[in-house]
Amino acid sequence: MNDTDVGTAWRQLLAQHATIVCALERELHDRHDLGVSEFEVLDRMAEGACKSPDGGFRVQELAECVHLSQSALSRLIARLENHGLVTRSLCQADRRGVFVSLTEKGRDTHAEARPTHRAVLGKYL
Amino acid sequence: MNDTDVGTAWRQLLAQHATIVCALERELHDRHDLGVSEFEVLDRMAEGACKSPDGGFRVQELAECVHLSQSALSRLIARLENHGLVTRSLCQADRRGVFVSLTEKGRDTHAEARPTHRAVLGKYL
DNA sequence: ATGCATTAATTGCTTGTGCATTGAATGTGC
DNA sequence: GCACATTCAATGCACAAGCAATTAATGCAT
Repeated sequence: MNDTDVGTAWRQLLAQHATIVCALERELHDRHDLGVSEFEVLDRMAEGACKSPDGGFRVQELAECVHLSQSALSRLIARLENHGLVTRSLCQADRRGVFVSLTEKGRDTHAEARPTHRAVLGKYL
Repeated sequence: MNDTDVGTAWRQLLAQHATIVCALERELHDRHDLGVSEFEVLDRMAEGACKSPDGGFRVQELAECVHLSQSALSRLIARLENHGLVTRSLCQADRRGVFVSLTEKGRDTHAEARPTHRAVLGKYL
């Protein structure tokens, strides 16, 4: 790729990202009271990615999954917990760590939000 | 595209965006004291896009160019102005509006930063 | 076993962003 | 000519994100 191509490809990527994130943010927030990052985390957990062998989700693994810093994810988990979508429990194998797991409400909320999410993606991809 | 394809395409887009923005942010900030959005605005101005017929750049037009809200761009311009990279001047044709224009220093800074920008893009695109 | 580096997660702080509001200038209808 | 709606940019406010420092637990070397 030459310089110009790289530049235009980057701008296309930026434009597409901005459009979709903006639309997702609006739809998910209005209909399900969720932000994009929040949904992404729920989605990862619902599909079982990033799951530790012992059945829980570690904060740092989730953070890498969704491209957030560990501090951002720590607060995001706290937000989800306050809304009752997720619970934090001690990890007895390594007591520095925390296990995050979906609650029933979390699973339900994700199930409700997923069609909205997919609809927006389908519209723009 | 079916549901799964859309989902994986979206995650690829998110991952690529996160990787590149993160790398750009680091490089541009360390080497040129610029953020990604700041560079994007300078870049648009340097190439002459979004230029009004009367030769200035209006805040709102620039905002659309770089996918930022009008308020975000207002503050971004203020930051650039504080660093001496742009100037704001009254638009006498429509005195609600503001003309933003690159200073010499702004043009120089952009010229220095562009190779860094392109290098990062070339690496990841 | 003790000390030291490492790792996990949280918290303080700063910053950039969006939404809503404001203030000023313009345009429109009567 | 005068009110009223509209538009441009700036500002108050709330919030999410990153960095750095902190706390707690683990691993390792001697």
